[in-house]
Amino acid sequence: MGKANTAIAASGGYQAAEAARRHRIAVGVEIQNLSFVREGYQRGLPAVGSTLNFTENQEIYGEGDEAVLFFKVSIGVVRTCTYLSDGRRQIDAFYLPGNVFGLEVGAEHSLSAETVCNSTIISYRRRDLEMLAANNEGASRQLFSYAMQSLARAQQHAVVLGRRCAVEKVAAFLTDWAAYSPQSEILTLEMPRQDIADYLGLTIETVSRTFAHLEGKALIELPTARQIRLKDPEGLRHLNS
Amino acid sequence: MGKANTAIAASGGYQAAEAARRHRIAVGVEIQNLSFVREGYQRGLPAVGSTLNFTENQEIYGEGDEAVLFFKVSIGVVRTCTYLSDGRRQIDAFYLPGNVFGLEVGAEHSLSAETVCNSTIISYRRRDLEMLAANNEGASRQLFSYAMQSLARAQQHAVVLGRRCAVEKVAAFLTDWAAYSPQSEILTLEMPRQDIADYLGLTIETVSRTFAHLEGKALIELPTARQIRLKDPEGLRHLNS
DNA sequence: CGGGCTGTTGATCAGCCTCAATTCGAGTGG
DNA sequence: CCACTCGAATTGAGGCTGATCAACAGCCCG
Repeated sequence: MGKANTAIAASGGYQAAEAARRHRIAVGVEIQNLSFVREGYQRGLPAVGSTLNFTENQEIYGEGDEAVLFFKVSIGVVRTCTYLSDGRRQIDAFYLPGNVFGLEVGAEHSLSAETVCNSTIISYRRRDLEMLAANNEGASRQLFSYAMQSLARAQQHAVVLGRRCAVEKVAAFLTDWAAYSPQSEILTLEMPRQDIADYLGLTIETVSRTFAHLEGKALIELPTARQIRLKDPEGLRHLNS
Repeated sequence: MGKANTAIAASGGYQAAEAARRHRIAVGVEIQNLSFVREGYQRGLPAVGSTLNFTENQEIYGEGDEAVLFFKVSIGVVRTCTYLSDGRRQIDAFYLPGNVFGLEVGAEHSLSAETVCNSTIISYRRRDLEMLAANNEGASRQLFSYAMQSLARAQQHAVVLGRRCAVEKVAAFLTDWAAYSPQSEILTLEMPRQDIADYLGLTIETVSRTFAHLEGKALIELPTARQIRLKDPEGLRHLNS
């Protein structure tokens, strides 16, 4: 994909072009931590482990960019997504601190990655990881485990996209997001409505109306647009069959 | 999931209970061949490599079944899917001869697997593969590669489910399916409309109407319900942005 | 020739989208 | 400190796509 391919993975200038072709967000989230990333880093293996700072809506890499590096979120939130030629966007996942993204098998990144908010990202050299895995049984097992867990998450996402109605989609999103929130007290949504919509295959208006509807049913409360109090988490979970 | 858990993975009785809770089909397809499965098998490593015969709509394993074995399609077509409690179904993928399915990281199968038509399946012991991978760098790399390619496919599927309209969904399905068909001359759909619908997040009626619509536009031709002649493959591909 | 299943076609309905206007909130400058 | 501005979010009205309900046609098999 065009536009901001001068980003990280390609050049050394870690200033991504303004991303934001269109916006929408939601919660998929990578659950995994790759402990060998920490290990390798501490041992100084991937000398690259450099830290990058981004403001919101910056492209980290684009679809089709050479996949030389992969990344770990240190602070902030990152989304990976696909754009159709007419601008429609599907968000694949959100990545929280500790989550790894951008790992590929082929030569290129298959999705784009962008920051949702101000974020600090650590980059690693893919080749270093491959070398580590080649000599380390534990590392290659973790690598496989990481991929399979991502796969499981993608499959669950497909069910939500294909077979659930708007209320169920939003409920699933909130339930997922809550699982990664520090306090189950009040959820802080780091992303705008557009991201939630693009994650769930809806429009911002439908997301907004659904929030209102859930509030009407006393399942949630919206102190502000970005803060959600789950008054009845069990009731929400119940909406997922 | 309940019902037919006496299937393969659990007992030795390779008679799956009638599956068919509801039906629908479509084309996702695993692209990968795991060559170490062949290798291992030829070397006699997984002594299990036993061959199983199924008629159509039989459950191979159910969601939640213990994942002791994994499988490879020898003849026929297999689908993996998720059922919601109210009967809604999302088909995750179709597996063709040579494709491997049912490989897990956790203790249980995360999806159900069922035959689409009469099929011959080869079973392998997961532990054997894990041992092979532990001592064989090439095998563990292939394992990772397999998982990542499945992941890429799942991500593409999510875009179709979340951001494409009915015509585009059906066109995407036909294009995918055509890629795995021997002749690009005439496609033979091995699955009923219900499976296509559940793969694409549509209803059978919409699938049927969309086929009719594409035929009206002279993009395809339907000699029979299960045979499709792609009159304009390029036109179909063009529908995918 | 008569079931039973699969697929097609028609009519109607509803959920979600689209377009549009308004409100809300945060940041800026007077 | 308050008016102003701009983007995000909400809310409303109406339309369209795809779902639902229903009837019918085609086929396979007995």
